[in-house]
Amino acid sequence: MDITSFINSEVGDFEYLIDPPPMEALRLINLRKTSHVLLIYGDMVASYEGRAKSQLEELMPRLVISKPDGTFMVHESSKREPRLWNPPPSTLYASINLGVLTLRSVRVSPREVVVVEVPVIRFVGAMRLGVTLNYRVFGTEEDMVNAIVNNPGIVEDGLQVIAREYHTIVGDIDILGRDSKGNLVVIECKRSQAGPEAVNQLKRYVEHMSQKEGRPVRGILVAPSISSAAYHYLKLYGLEYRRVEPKTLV
Amino acid sequence: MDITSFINSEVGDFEYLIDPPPMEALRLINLRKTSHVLLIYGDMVASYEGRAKSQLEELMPRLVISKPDGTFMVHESSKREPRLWNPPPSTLYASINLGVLTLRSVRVSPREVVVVEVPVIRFVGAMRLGVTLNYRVFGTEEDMVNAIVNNPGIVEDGLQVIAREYHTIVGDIDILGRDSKGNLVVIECKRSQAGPEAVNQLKRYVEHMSQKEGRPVRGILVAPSISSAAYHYLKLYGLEYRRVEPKTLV
DNA sequence: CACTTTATCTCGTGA
DNA sequence: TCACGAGGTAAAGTG
Repeated sequence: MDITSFINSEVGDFEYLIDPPPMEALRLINLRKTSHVLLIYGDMVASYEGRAKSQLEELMPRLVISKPDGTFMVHESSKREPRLWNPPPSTLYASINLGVLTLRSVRVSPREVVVVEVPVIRFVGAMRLGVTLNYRVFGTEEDMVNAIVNNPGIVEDGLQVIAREYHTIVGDIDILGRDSKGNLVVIECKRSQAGPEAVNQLKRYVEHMSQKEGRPVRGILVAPSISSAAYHYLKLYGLEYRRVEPKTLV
Repeated sequence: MDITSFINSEVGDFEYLIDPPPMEALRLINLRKTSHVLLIYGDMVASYEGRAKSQLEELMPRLVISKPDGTFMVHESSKREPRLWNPPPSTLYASINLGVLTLRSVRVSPREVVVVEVPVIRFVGAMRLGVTLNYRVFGTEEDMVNAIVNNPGIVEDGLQVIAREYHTIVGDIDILGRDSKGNLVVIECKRSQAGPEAVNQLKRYVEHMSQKEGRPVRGILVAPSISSAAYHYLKLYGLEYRRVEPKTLV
């Protein structure tokens, strides 16, 4: 049987089916699932079981997106996040059960399974997409750390950087330095507003380092802003805050 | 001009265009952007500027998904995450510049803009999707807390629960209890493996409560597993770990 | 492989 | 509205 007989487009980068019978949908899905991004639109129910468990019991129009790397998502009408999903690498198994197109996405570790049943198939599309190489985001925390390492004066005059990503048992310190008076300084950077969690992180590093050194160690939280509760908490433990906008550094 | 003249399907839940001229794509997009999920497939370049900044300069096939709540995503061939996006609520503005379909997604606060130019439009689809109400995930941290409140023996014989979500200046304590010897006990639950951050969180609560009480307070970390470094750190501060699988509780 | 952290995190909740 | 923390977080980087 020639697949072109029922696929309403040229075989290649883009093929699609409108209101296809389940068998035709299945054929296109199995033909392209490892090379193309698949879109499946129709009325469906779905379930997930793995690290947690949930169900979409009500039959309604949803959109399935399957990528060749195993990404599998069930999208609804709102939210950036899919309602159900499996992250890559997962494997898609499509079949027809009692006349109903059934999609099973299986992730091995941890074991997670998403099952979608599509009694009404409105549209199936298979399209080849690209991947951007050497992708780069500007204004990350790493950019902040780099800027400070290159120019420690941003934080404080006379500051010398000893190490970055300094590993300890309690976690990794963004920047370890020494001030003009010879005190060890722990610096924690945040690219957006700092909260109690960030203060706690800094406190943990400072406690650890001062115990190790046997003498007081300064801690400086570097961020564009800080919540008032976090600021209170910071001051309570004798830590310091230095305001830095990540975007002014790039 | 009648839109049905160039839309290859009935007006309603699903409309689509194959290799449309930019003007026709624009018409469908503007007609349905506030009510339908839009899919736009073609060769495109894109850029993002807001909290950070990035660009997709290379022209290649990508997939745009726009939802009526303002969600806007640019997907590529791999990964669960979109390469570029704006979360809801954002607003989509479509136009034609020098014959090229241009999509601008604008978020107001914080100000963020995603711009996509689509010189080659292969497919535009507009589909109505549903939203699951009363959606529920089983096996969350909240479920663990509930199970322990209902049956404190899971953690320790003789444990009595005093409060849940006990509010303090340093954060909310999952469960506050008292052991059979009358000691105050702070319990922190994690639904997945506990790391240094979880230990630190517990330590913070215990320190706070013992200061407030004026006498020692026990701290128990409840999780399905704990990293070895975190376990060391936990023991160092006299805290305790109790293994509990979240799935055995539901 | 396990572990750790960042993220344009997103999302819900509660003050 | 803002702050805070959970998430089936995902994804990247390191030992």
